[in-house]
Amino acid sequence: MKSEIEDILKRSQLSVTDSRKKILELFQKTNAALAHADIEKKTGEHFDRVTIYRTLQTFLEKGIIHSIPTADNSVLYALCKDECAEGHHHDDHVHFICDECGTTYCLENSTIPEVKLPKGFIQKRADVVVSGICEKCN
Amino acid sequence: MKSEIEDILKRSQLSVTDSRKKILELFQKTNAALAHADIEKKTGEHFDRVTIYRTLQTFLEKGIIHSIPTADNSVLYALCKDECAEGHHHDDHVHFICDECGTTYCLENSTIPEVKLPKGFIQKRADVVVSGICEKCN
DNA sequence: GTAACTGCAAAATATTTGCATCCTT
DNA sequence: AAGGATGCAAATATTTTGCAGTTAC
Repeated sequence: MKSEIEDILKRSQLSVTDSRKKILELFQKTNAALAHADIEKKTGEHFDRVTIYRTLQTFLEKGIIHSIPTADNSVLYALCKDECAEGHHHDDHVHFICDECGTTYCLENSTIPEVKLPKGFIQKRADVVVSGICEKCN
Repeated sequence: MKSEIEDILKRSQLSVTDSRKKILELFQKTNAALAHADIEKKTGEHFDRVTIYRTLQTFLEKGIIHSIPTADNSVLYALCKDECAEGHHHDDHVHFICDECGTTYCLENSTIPEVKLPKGFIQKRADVVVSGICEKCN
């Protein structure tokens, strides 16, 4: 538990600090995508806005979290799985946003299907965001 | 040309004003997705920031444009095709962002493939954003 | 003429930066 | 002890709101 969180930080050569631990812990507990505001409210403790910005930025760079494109263009972040490495990023799972409760899930088991592109276009990455009703609200 | 733009506005019961015409014209000419800042710069004339915000908002509500989720969470808008109606929106095409030139395309002919979801999840809409190299930069 | 639209000013939010202090290693 | 991380203050940037003047119909 606690050691897993510290492992993630150490693996990324980051010092283990309170805010980083608590924010990572929140991501793990929630198991859903979070916005900056969510993190500010739900960590239990109060961390400075700026610290949260910087922590998220650092996590992004280290490939610990990834950002999720949303239809309403708000900024969401979610934990990456182990395959994610600094630099190139394997974010090949589907994101699901519930219209009812607003929760955003990473559906690790739904892989992104092939998309046929016009000729001349070369695909490097693909993001899929599905919206609808989640299992809880169903 | 000019009359087509006015038609779009009239069909949506909007008054035909200079800013609306010029912004629509820009979308038509560009044939790609635009950010707020692009519109501010490229309309030729100077329109107030606020006017642009409100115009985009209005166009969104009327289904004239749609917003595009991007990986870096910036806000992009693009013209909708005719099927788009106020309220429910048929945004079932693939978006493509070129890593080289940054242009965002709506690939009207690439339809969104089926995604298998875990049970309990019901799909209403899906957005697919592919990134890579576009035909021009290839 | 009336309702809708625009532009300006200003408020409210969101994000970034600089720096002194504190914490991790 | 040294380098990195945090928190505060403040600078920027972004988006929203109110209102008076203007324009479309």
